[in-house]
Amino acid sequence: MASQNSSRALAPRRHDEILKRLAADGSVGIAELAAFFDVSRETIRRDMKLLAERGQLDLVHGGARSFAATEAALPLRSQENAAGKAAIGRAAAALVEDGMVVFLDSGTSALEVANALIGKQNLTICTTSLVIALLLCRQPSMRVHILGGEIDPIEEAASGIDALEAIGRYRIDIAFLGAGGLTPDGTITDFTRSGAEQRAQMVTHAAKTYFLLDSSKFGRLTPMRIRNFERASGIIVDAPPPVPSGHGLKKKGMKVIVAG
Amino acid sequence: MASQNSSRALAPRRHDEILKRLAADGSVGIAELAAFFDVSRETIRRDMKLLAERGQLDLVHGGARSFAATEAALPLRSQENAAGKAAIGRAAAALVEDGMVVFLDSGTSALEVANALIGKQNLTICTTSLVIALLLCRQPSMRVHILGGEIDPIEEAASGIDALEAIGRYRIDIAFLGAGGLTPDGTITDFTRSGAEQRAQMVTHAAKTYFLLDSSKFGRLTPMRIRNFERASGIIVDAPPPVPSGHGLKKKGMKVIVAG
DNA sequence: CGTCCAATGCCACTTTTTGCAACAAAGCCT
DNA sequence: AGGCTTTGTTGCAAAAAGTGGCATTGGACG
Repeated sequence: MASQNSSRALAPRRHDEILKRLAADGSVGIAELAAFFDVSRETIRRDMKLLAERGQLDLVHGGARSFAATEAALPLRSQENAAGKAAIGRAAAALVEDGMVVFLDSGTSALEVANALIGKQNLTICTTSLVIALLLCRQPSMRVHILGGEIDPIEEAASGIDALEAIGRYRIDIAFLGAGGLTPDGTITDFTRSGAEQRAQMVTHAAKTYFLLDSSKFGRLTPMRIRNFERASGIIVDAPPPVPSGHGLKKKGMKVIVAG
Repeated sequence: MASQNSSRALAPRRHDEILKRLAADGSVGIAELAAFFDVSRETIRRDMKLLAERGQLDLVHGGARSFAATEAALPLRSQENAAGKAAIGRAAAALVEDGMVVFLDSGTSALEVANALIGKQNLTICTTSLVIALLLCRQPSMRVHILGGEIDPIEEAASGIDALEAIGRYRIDIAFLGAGGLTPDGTITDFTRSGAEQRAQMVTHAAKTYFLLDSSKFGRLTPMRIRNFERASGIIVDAPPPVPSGHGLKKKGMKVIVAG
């Protein structure tokens, strides 16, 4: 990391590091930084005061907190079954190792996965979702790619021919896809033709694919069957699916991961 | 590593090393360099002063820092010269008619244009900026396309080969581009090679192109010249540019629109 | 060979930055 | 509430860095 050797670090270097940590973690402690740079706490405090006057951070007792973090809580949309989706997010993130190329679909479940991925090292993220791209591109040590195309205002994500075609250009280690519903006989379905096609394409292109299905999707009937869904590695759910659905999935060789 | 042996290093050799370190670490200390070259601190200071006058580095107490690194993160930039940028946004929006296909670059000025476009009917928006896409896709009667590619975390926008290539697929009526600076002789420049290339591509593809330059950009020297910039229709500014710059632009047939 | 000149170092002096110490305020535990 | 620890503030002195003047040096060049 940044070196402070024998000579003291330049003030701007400290400022950069402070802002960097702030961007990464949302907050930093004074003692922590003073030790890192081997300077007194007053010095760090003075740095922070200066940055605060420039409006670059928010001073709090014992350190500073990122302005952006407090203001940027906006993209969180009303969520049904928020706890379940968060659990799914954590379970999904557990499958991701440092250095992987990860595809994240649009939708609230995928957003939870994105949240849970924060802190992993050296990931390459590929997504159609504007919100996910915005969230993760602010993380250091993550490279984010967005698939181009027309934005679907409901999903706030790229869709259409361009996105479909762009998928082919990537080599994905692991993909996490949303879906519209899970039928009683264990078929994964989608709301729209283009969504189903996009996800089908992804299943065939990624080394591993998991569908994210929170319990509100169980038994829901949506019109489009997702082609090739049975070639996915498995589904991640927040509660055991109804027996017939689960049975159908297992018969096709798919793993059912129940997040707790 | 570079040798300084018994004989003193030549001035140009020192300059190269200073710039090299700057490029590598973002900043260098005077004491550090003086020891390395076995010269007095004054000498290094004189070197740096010279390089600073050439616009190759930014002097700070105790050393120097790289200019490129000074480009502030997006949330901070949005605050500087906010009024000027808002005026530019309104002036730009006035050039847009219902039904047009509009390209919006990344950057805070373009974001202001996006804001000012709200309310127009039946626009098709094409952008690289995540924030702009998110903002406008929530507007009814706007269709938004995002160019795919790797996200530049500073701009929070797509860049790179994919974005460059995607530009060619659209037919744009009017494009609004940001830029890094406007030199005294009326050349429009950019911070990065890829940014300059992307904008050059856009200038040749759009029916009309306008550069957005708030007054903080006047006289600023950034490294890359934007190819073909003189084929743009004009620039939109929040204050009259310095006489020599303005003269240079008009000689090239570009309109200078001063927003008030 | 002598002179000139740019580059460098040295020095005295100013300005900025930093650390220290003492005290006030805020938080925390019982 | 009371006592203890951590954090914030402030004034001051020391250290580090910046500045400008001047002397020295080592070539370059006539």
